[in-house]
Formats: sequence, structure tokens, C-alpha cells
Amino acid sequence: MSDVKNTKVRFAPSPTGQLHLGSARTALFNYLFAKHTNGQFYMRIEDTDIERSKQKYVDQICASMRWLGLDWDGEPLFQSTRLDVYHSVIKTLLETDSAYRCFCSKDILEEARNEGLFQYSGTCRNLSEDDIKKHLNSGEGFVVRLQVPKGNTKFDDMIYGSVHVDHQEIDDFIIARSDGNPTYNLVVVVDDHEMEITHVIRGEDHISNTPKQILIYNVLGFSIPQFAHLPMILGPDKKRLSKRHGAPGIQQFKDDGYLPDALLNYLALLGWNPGSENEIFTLDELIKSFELDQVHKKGAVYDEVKLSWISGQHMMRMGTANILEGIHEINSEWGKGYESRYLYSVLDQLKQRSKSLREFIDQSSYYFSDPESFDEKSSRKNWKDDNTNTSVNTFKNYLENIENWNSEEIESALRHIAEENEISAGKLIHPTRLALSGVPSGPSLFAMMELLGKDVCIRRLNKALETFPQS
RNA sequence: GGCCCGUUCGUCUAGUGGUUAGGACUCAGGAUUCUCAUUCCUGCAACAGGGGUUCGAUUCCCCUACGGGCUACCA
Repeated sequence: MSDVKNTKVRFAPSPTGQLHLGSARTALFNYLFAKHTNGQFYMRIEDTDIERSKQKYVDQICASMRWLGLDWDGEPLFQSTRLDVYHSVIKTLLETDSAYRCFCSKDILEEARNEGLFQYSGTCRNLSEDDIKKHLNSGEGFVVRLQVPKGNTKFDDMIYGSVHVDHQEIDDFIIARSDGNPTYNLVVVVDDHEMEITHVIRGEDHISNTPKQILIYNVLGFSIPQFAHLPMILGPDKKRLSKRHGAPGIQQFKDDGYLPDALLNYLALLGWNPGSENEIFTLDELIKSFELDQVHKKGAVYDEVKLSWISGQHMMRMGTANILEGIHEINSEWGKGYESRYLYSVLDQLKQRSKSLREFIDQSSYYFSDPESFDEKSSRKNWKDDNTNTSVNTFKNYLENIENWNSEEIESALRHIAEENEISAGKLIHPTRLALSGVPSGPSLFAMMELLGKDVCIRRLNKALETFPQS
């Protein structure tokens, strides 16, 4: 499928929140790339921030990933289980003078930053052995910083192309906190190396971290993977869509009744184009078409209206059995007590007017119970006076005598009566629909009546005839 | 402040040194229909601005503007 051998990628969320749209897209592109190249797709939980990392988010993220259908290979790797490894790397770095202890307090650093000094001044860079001992003996805390050499770093991003950074732009960044635990830039390198990751595919917000990481790769003598940075997903205000700006969690999309494939389809089209005019894809089709070099650099605005359209397209293509299954996942009570054949018919009638599973549920109540109220506007418009009662009543009486209860019979009956009463068919159709469903619109009236059955239709018509005596 | 990245209809995007700048969503109008929806047709709507290079730039270069990212003992 591709000339790249044994590709290995990873999705590395930090469990400080649930899986949201942006991270799901990153996961998807990693997944698509892995599958397209017959490679491996791993999951790594970046929980080195002990304060903010929570088990419940790990669970939520994994659940969302499974719901989306983005299954990973092997077991997820937890960075919190690998602290020993990082500590030993830090020790090595210290011993080889690639890194050094910094005793500057947080307060001092913050002050400097407030004064416009955005880079670490390098105060502790060249402390003598004695100085270090003195600090250590006095029990002062310290962080470990990487000693960034002079020079520059270049890498070829698979999406952004060649990126060039002068080391003057990189200060001696922290690789170990004062509690001794490693920071992101260190662990990501150590783990990507150990997991033999070949392609690091992540958000564009990491592009300026990349040179820092390359520095670490070099110091450690590790080979450098390929990098691909994905454009951001933006909110309507063009700002990066983030948890803070109310980025919807993936769970929300499930609750709203979106299909995983529809969501994935939409997400894929945000920043990637398939090179054809087709816009509707299943996951398998996405895997086939996906190419990293067709991803662009520009951030894309999330648009729920388009998502909804794509969702509707998937809904229409979806098998009725699958729709039923999906509905039961979000509402196990739906259609309880009815035969599945009946439920299938309900879904078939609603199929092309539902953009989400939720809409099936919301639009189907009259298939299971008599309408409790009647749309007011439609009542006024379609049941103006007692003439309607008369014609509906005639129609009802006629229906009672129908032996073969099917849509053709019902329709011909209705048209026959409309003609006899010298009214248009619509004058009978609309009030009948209102009486039966309580709402002004829906699937074909006659198909609906056939499905509801004679008794139900007669009962509801009687009820309406009592409710709408105008005079 | 510094560094990096980006800029084609409102949104997602295609595209080229010479095109009537194409498609999709949305919106408007029409056809079909028992309504709504679907489907089909039509329409509205874009190359950020200024300089170059060139016979010719939306396309190549520079500047400006605007937007985004990073600049954390977050990831």
C-alpha cells in the first residue's frame, strides 16, 4: 500500500479532560495514516502532570475512542508507570553535562518575564561544582534544564515543509520539575524512541516544541522520526477550538445522536481533501483515500451545520437494523413493546427526514402513542370550520369499512371522498394528518396510516372530531 | 516583545503564469409531492491590500495588514 515500512504512530492524549473535537481529529489522522500504510496505531496516556491527570478522563477518552471506532494496537502506555526510566535519562543528561541544575526560584523567573525578558537568562548555566554543592546542601529545590548549544536546527515537516530554527530562539528549557518529575518535552522523546514511533503526527501547536525535542534526540543519540503537524480546528471566532472555548466533548456527539462514521467523515474533511468531489466516506473508504500530503496548513472552522448534513447523508445510507441498534444505544426504551418489524417500518418512513438518531426519537412519538396536543398553527389553518368535521367524519366512516387496510386502499378512499364532497384532496389530507400525528408534517400520510393500523387511526380521528368542533 | 505558521465565496475546499476561478454546506427562487424532508434545476457569493518579476499574475518574490501558534516547574 505504501513504500514506508512498518509505520508506527501514536495518539498521546493527556487525561486532563475528556476527548474533544481537536484531539479526536488528531487521533483520526494518526489512525488513518497507520491503517493506510498497514502500520501500527498506539495509544499513550501522557499523565506526567499528576495534579491535573484524572483516571476518569482516561476512562472517558478510551470510551470515546472505542465509540468512534478508532481501535488501538496493544495496551495503552501510561507515562506515570515509567518515571524510573525518565529519572535515569535525566541523571544521564546531568552526568554528561547536557543538562544542568537550576536553582532560580519561580518568583524570580516570573518577575523577569513580567519585565519583558521572555527567555531564561542562564543564571545557573555555569555554576561551579562548589556552588552547586552549596545550593544542594542548603536544601534548595532545583529544576533541570537542557543545555541548549549554539547553532540551529532544521527539520522537514510532512505538512509544513522545511522548518528552520536558530537556537538563540530556544532557551534552556526545563526537562525536570523541582519535584524531580520530567516534563513533556523530555518524556515525549524518550517514549517515542522506545515505542519506535516512525511518524509523529500531532497538532500544529507542537511545531515549535519540535526543535527542542530534536535537541534531546540528538543528545541522547536517538534517531529522529518524521514529523507531521496538523492545522488547528477553529471556533466560529477563528480562535483555536479548545475545552476552554467550549469545544464539545465527543460524548456530546454521541448523546446528540450522531453516528461515529459521520463525525469521523466530517472531521476528516477538516483540513484534508480526498482529491475527488466525493464528500461522503465510510471509515474504510477514508483509510483507502487518506494521504498526509493532502492535508493543509490552514486552520479550519468547525461548522455544525455541515456536520449535520453529512450525518443525514450517512443516515440515509445506513441499514435500518443498524439505525435501530444505534437508537437503542442512546435510548433503550425507544419502541419498547413493539415488534421489530413495526419499528423497522417506522424507521424507514422517517429515514430521509432525520439527520441524527436523536431526530428519529424526537419525530417518532406518534407511532407509539396518540398525540397529546395538536399543532396550533396547523389547527387554525387546516381545520377552520365544521365543514372539515363533516368531511373527516365521512372519511372515517368509509375507513371503517375498508377490509384490505393498505395505503393504496386508503388513498383511493380519501380521494374518492374528496371528490364527492367537491374539495381538494389536501383539504382532507392535512386535517387527517393533524388528527393522527398532531404535527403538520411527516412521512406519506397513507403509508403512515397503513402502519398505524385501522383501529388506531379510527380512534385518533374520533378524538380529533371531538376536539375540533368549531362553531 | 521575539520566533514560527497561515490568508480563494459566510463556512469547508478545488485550481492554474493566460479559466466565464470549479465543487460542497448554508441561504434565496423554481420543479416534483398530500405536508415536511429527499431529489433535481437556477441563483447569490471569493483569490486580504500594496509593490515588484512578467507580454500577462489568484498563481512566483517582497512589504504591510489581519488571523493563529509557541514563548509554563501544561501537554
